[in-house]
Amino acid sequence: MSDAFYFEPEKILRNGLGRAGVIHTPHGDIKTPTFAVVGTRGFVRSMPMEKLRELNAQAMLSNGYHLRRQADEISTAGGLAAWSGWDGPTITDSGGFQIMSLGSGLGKVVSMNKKDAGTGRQTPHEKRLAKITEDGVYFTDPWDGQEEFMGPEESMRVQHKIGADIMMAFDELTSIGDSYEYNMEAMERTHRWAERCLMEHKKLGGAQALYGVLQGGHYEDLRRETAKILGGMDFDGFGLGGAFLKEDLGKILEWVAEELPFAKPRHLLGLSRPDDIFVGAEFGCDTFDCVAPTREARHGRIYTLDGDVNLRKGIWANVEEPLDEGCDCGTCREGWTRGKLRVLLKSQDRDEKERYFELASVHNVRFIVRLTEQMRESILEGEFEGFRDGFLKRYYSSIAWQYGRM
RNA sequence: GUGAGUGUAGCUCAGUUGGUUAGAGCACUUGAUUGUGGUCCAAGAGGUCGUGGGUUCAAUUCCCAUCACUCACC
Repeated sequence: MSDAFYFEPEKILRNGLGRAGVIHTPHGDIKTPTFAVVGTRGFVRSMPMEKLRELNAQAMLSNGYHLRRQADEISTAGGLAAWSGWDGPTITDSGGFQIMSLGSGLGKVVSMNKKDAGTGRQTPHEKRLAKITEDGVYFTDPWDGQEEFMGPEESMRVQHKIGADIMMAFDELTSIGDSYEYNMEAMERTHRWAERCLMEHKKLGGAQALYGVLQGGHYEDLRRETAKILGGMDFDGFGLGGAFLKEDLGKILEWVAEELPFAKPRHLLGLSRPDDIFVGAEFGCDTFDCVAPTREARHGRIYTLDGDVNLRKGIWANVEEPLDEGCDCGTCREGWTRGKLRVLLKSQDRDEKERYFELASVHNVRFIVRLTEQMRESILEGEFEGFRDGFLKRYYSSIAWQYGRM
């Protein structure tokens, strides 16, 4: 769409699909692969902006759904970068996913666990709070009960006002338990919505890039078809969406990588577990985002090279060991130990808990950002597979779950 | 010293007109968390109901004594 935005592959893996590169945006370069931090409402939960810069985050992903009512304010302020204080590259999600999540009765829509595939943890379509039509989605805001509508055009207008460097097309995601027929229906609707997003985007103009979002469930023909069709449209890049079973992720990403235009960037939506990111990078995903590093940090889970530790567990009381030996995050450099951080986690004092949230979030986000930095280096140096195998073996060996199996 | 009140889970307390395995919140333990409305969600463990007697088929509950604490008054 714009000369200000383009992807420059630097080094390609032996499989011809994975790569390291640079995404050039109006607000700076994104060296890939990388993890984009999630700042849904324009800031990362529990994390001051200076901490975010300090841990070397390269891009922030916000959400068109959550910011829809502030879009004018953001526009007036000069766009998301100026408004949020994060002056680097920014991404917005369309809001489609969030509306569908509400539509599931606030239940689980995205899961990588087979046992969630049944109807038990999913709200039947007819009972959902969001009603999907050809025009778009009618939904009820669960907080104030207001009835609203969002379709491709509405999402584009909101995202244009927010003004992130990269926008996502309005898509309809499906759940693991959805049938082949429903997946096809949703995918075809997503294609029609994609065309409308592109039209509205052209009408609105500007220097923002727009990614088309792929659905298709775990069905090879649907995934390849949507990759071909959306890949043939005038998008600047692609978002890879949907609910993935862990065991299917690699296959699905390989199928779409074989069909999509190589020289356009791809964002894997919503994943950040080390094994998932390695699989993503192997099959051509350039950017990632996920709420897990910060959410899990708040819930006590701390990432380490030897697997995660849960600071809620009593065994960490008074243990004066570093969170993760050799970690370069701000929290570890300040000398916080598992025992000392646990005291804040367990504290009933509001300020101490907030302090814990920040310290733990800094650590986990830095852990994932650093992992993608090292992944990039390994690709550039032609040592991706070795780095991957070594990292995953160490990370998962001390835990019951093994690489490739959950 | 006198009068009154309170003793039930680690903590704060419900409850029982006497009746199966005595509850809640918090804390604790374990699990969960993947395109975030923040202290979330799920499960679990934990009690000789202050102590000793009495009445009763049956007492945490009623009665007596006793201990501890609290308050008030001398």
